[in-house]
Amino acid sequence: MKWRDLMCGEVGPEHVGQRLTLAGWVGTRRDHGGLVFVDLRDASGICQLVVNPERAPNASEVAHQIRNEFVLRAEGEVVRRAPENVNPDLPTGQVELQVDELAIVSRSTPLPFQLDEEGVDETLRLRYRWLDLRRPRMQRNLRLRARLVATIRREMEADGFLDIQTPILFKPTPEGARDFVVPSRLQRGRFFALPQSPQILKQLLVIGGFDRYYQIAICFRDEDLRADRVQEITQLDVEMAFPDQERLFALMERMCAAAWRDGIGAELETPFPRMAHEEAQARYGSDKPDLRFGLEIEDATAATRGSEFGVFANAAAVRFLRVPQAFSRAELERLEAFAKEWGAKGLAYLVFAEDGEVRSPIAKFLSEEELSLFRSEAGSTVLFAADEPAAVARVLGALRLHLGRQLGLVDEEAWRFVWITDFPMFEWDEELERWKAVHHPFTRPAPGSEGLVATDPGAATAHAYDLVVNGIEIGGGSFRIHEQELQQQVFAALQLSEKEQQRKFGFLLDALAMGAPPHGGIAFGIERMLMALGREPNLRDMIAFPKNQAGVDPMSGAPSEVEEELLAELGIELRAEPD
RNA sequence: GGGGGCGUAGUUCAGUUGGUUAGAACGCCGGCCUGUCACGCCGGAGGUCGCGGGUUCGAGUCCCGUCGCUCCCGCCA
Repeated sequence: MKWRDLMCGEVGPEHVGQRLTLAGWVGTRRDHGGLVFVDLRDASGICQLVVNPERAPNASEVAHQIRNEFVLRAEGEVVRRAPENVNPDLPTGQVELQVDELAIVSRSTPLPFQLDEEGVDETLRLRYRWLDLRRPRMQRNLRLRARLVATIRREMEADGFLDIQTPILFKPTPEGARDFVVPSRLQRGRFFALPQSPQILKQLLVIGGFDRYYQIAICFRDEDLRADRVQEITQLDVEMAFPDQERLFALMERMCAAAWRDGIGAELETPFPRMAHEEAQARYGSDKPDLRFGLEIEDATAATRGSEFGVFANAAAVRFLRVPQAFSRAELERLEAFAKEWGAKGLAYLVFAEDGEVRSPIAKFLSEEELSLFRSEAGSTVLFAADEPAAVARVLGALRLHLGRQLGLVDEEAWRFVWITDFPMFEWDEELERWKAVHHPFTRPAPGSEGLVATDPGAATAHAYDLVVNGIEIGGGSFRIHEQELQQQVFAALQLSEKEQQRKFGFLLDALAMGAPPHGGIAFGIERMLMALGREPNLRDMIAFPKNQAGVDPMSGAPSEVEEELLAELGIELRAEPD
């Protein structure tokens, strides 16, 4: 039996007079007692069925029984609608199918939620994901996803990159995020880890002579979740031998331009601008600045060295935001509470009221020189942060984003890409009291910074870069270390003993000693790209079957307990959790 | 690990100062309806107010605890 001749959304005036069979879901039914109208829906769209009891008494009998989300097969004649019955909101609204035969192919119980309802609880959507997936939004998102991956593959292949798969069961890498661990039955008491990224493996592929590698790789990180973070992500992983940064950036810009064109029909301007990490921190208080609006951070550290206001005079950094709004007392209190959540001790301010008056608890401490620096037009507020530079950046960066959104300064139509470059190699981990790699331990120091790794790690710059769009970090990469000795120096700076180096990364060090070419690459988060492309705030909506924030799949119930026999084979014994 | 928000019908929500029988819309069930497209009209069913404890003559409402979801901080080389 033929299920259908055409997709529902494809039926048009050119089919008038033809006999067609359509199949799909009942979107809505409008049962007039005599006439019954059905919006028949499939992946392509909607076509209206009309069942007339005079024309098709049997079909009419069936039509009265149908309910939402039943699957139907309808046979009939495509007819042009009378002018007054045309539905201009429906692409197929000029025609309809006059039904002669109607069959219920599959029934549906009443649904746990309506498909056209907004704001449905996410747990419910995830539990009945097969229904949620029928909604236009998820249809759009997953089609966008498929298109993005297709574009990426096409572009990478065109550039001569080779798709090579790397293992899902690999060695635990305790340097990074928490590993998902898989027990080995054959090697009792030992464990695999799911890869956090194919980082080392892709380096070994290039060392192995595949000088242009890419992969759409699934990566696992057992860390707490967020709206933009899940435990299993997909990334475009890229690595090349004898890398040239200009060449790599250009390739990735072309790939992004193609993805935005194919995905949403947007034309991107290339090349993308670049900004050093330090500048991004200073001007935007972030390493992933949202450039869709101004509201840049300004510096007053030098100007306030001798200030009578002690907080300014003694702070390592004094910076401020000039906000185009004269805030009320209550608003300022809310902003101060916000700033404190981000670690500010307080929030000094100068309000330049509409009437020209200056309202500020600190104005009386400020000299004429200071005031003239801060003076802004009537109807604005200057907000200050004074602290260590990193803390100032964090507070003002958060305030900037908050105010940018609140005051509607963000250009919602814009695509503002920016490469962030010149990251530091290391940052000091207060808790562990040692240096940590900002990017990862295989990142190459920038030319001129090689010597600092051993002598002054905090001053070393990395040959690393991120790609940011509209404040979303969609990609990041680096040039890698290809010399065994330099790699050992970096490990040493991270306080890995030679023994640990050998145990954890001995195979990489061996490889670096056997003709490793210079190499480097980049990785893009597919879901992050999709969030940006689809302007979706929640990464889970870009995934077909995501887990919730607790790491549980509400549909299947995973993760689940396993049979005790299986655990015994693996040599695993469950113990009650200690209090 | 910490902080904010939420939890009332299948769903989305309302519920006053603690007060008598907890409401609406959509969905569902039944009836009527031949040009609707969020069809319309009439009628009906449907509730452990997340769970446990407390205060009170009386708790959806106040207090304590707990669970779940969500957003954020920590964490995420």
